[in-house]
Amino acid sequence: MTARTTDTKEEIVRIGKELIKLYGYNAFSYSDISKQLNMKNAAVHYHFREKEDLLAEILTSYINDYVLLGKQLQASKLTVIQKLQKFIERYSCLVDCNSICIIGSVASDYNTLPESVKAKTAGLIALVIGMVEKTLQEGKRNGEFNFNESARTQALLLMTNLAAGVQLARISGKKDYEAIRKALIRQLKK
Amino acid sequence: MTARTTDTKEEIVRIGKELIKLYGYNAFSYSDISKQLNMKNAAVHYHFREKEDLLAEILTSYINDYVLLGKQLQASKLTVIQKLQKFIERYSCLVDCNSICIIGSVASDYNTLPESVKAKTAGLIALVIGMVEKTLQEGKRNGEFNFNESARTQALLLMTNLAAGVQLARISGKKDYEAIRKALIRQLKK
DNA sequence: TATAAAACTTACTTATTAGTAAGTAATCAT
DNA sequence: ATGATTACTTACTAATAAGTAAGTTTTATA
Repeated sequence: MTARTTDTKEEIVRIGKELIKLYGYNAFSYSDISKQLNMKNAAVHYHFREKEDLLAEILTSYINDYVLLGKQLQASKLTVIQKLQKFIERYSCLVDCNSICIIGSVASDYNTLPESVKAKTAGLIALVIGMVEKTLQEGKRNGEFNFNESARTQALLLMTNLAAGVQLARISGKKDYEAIRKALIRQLKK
Repeated sequence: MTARTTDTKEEIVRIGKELIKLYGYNAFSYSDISKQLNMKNAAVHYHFREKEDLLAEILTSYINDYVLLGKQLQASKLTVIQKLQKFIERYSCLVDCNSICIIGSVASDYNTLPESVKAKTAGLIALVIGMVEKTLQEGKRNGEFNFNESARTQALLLMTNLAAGVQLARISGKKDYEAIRKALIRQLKK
């Protein structure tokens, strides 16, 4: 594999990841990607024959990202609260670049996604919720967190606050997102 | 205004409201609507010249729906908890028909919406959050609810739980949504 | 009942999109 | 050096979408 090929293919995925968070799967085109790379439409089709192939790769890339993040946090000496904050930080970045999270993006477009990727979509979401659940569980065990719901339910509450929080922030501003973020941390510590 | 016209125009809005919650604004077409009415494409354009005109009407219709709901709840003799449950009930219905809420739909598509409707979108969301906020405030005053955040923040938490809850439910099933719904009520009562 | 307005249909244009087939230029392996 | 592979471009096709103009039917009204 030549260096150039690898770069282009990776660039396509990188741009695709940006566009799906900015506009959603149905609202970006191969042309949007190829223009950013000063290439033609067909160049993108060379690397990913159908758009759903690109979507599958985007999802795989996010899965790898989150697996990596999980390992990094596990290997770190951060407190559980700090680990959770690292996770939440990602959502704060999304707000700053006018984007929503991949989970909210594919969830809100779910009924129009190609069948071939629906299982992978579910896998990504299960992975992320599972990560949060384990983090909350760990925090409860060592006394950093205090909550009454099951860790699973508490993870769902947190994830939905964040996912819809960044969606709302695009419309009503970052203040609302910040209020949500701060309340989340406060409530877990109590 | 003839009876027939009114019916068709109302039907277009009704179907548009269904489609925007099922697929999102960019993923339904005038053709989808006209087929359901056994009419031609152009018939929809007769009633709403551009698609953004229809979107504006859809948003107006939702605003009216929520204003009406607010009045009905205010006029009722329900407890505040029951009023809130009436509101939450709407989200449970969405899950059952595989849809997401209008707020999540337009928020996740916000960057691709026509400029002409963005203000109205923000207005709808402000209206709904404001309604929830006032309901929570009322419940706190009369002792039905107990929470530490501001009513505004608590309303944001509740709304994001619901909005993203129905999005997740399409993928991971109704169980997760139900866990969220029950936890919401529990936490407010504590 | 004539007429005007309302509610359409027919038939079209323009734009965009996903996707493909064939060709070219560069690079790699033998 | 040569042949094969890689990474594209050129130049399409087919489908779908938004939107329009002109004509037709239906309905209401004077």
